[in-house]
Amino acid sequence: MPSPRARGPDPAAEPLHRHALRLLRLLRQEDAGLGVSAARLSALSVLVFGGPATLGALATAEQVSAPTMTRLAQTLEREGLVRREVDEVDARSVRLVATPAGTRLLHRGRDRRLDALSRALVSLSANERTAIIAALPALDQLVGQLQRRAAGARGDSPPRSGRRRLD
Amino acid sequence: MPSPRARGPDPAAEPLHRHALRLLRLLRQEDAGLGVSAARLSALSVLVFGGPATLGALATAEQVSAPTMTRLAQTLEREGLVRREVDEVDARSVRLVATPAGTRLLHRGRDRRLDALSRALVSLSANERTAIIAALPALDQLVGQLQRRAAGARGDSPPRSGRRRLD
DNA sequence: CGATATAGTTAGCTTTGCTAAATATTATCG
DNA sequence: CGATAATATTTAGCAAAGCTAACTATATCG
Repeated sequence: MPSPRARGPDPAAEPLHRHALRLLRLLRQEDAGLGVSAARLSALSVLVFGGPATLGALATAEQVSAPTMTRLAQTLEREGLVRREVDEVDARSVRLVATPAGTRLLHRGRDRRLDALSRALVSLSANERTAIIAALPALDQLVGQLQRRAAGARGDSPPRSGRRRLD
Repeated sequence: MPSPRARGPDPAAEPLHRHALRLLRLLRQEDAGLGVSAARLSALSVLVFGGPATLGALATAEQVSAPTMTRLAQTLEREGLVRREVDEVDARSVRLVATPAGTRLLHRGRDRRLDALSRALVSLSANERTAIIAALPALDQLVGQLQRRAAGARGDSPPRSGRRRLD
């Protein structure tokens, strides 16, 4: 019999984690042949979907060190996917902006992923699709919670105003 | 007005993709300080949760080249997290098996992720939690669909019997 | 048996990751 | 205001992880 007061993790946590892992692992295959490495593609996606960002903010969002992001940005710039501007209020900061070519490339890749995901979605039963759609707002909330806890653990002060957070 | 017959991707695809990305990005932070790189940890997880596998199968599962997986396996072996056996029916094949130490390490890391996820889950409303739990079987189906399509596109023959597929 | 295919490794290169130290700019303190 | 500290990025240098091409060993096929 199960031991009383086992107090393990929430039973929904494990399947949710496992399904999310496998889902992204499979969708990642769609990025092949895009001509940009995973590291650069991921950084570019933050710029395209999150708007311009400084090198430091991008490094934090991507969970890499500052020198690593410096180099990724240099390569992206050389490839014409990103443009850099010096921040007007703080001349130490470098703002990165996705170029039209960068934005197009990223949308191409994203569309491939979403097409693959869509084809799988339409093969589900109506009930299954409904269940997934019904869970989307809850997933959003869940990610928001995790985000706040992670930011809190890092000692960030909550953004009172100013620019929108990246990730 | 929206153009008729736009026929873009399923509207659920984009939020699902976005939430899954952010969820795993945040949970990934929990792996810090585990003392094993992301590449080796991921390969090890396939062995721990999927059972023993050959180098080739592992390379396919992890979407890396054979030489890369050879080297990851050598490092994992040096660290005592994995053990190698020569396949009895095919002497070319190398079977990798997670050691008890490898299994313990991986469970430690996995537990950290699931604990973080659980803490976020319990902060949700009852309705939100219910919605997520109700979507889990559908997510499982969805991933299964993607899996089959990916395997089909690779030209794999469907497994009639024999050992269970890895990923 | 000989040719062909498969599984893994070796060699050698590029990219990505890190820390430590340097540079430039901004903020703070007396 | 000037010295000092803090912040943002870069440079240097190294290790790990990624690749392709070429090699070895074993299986399979005709």
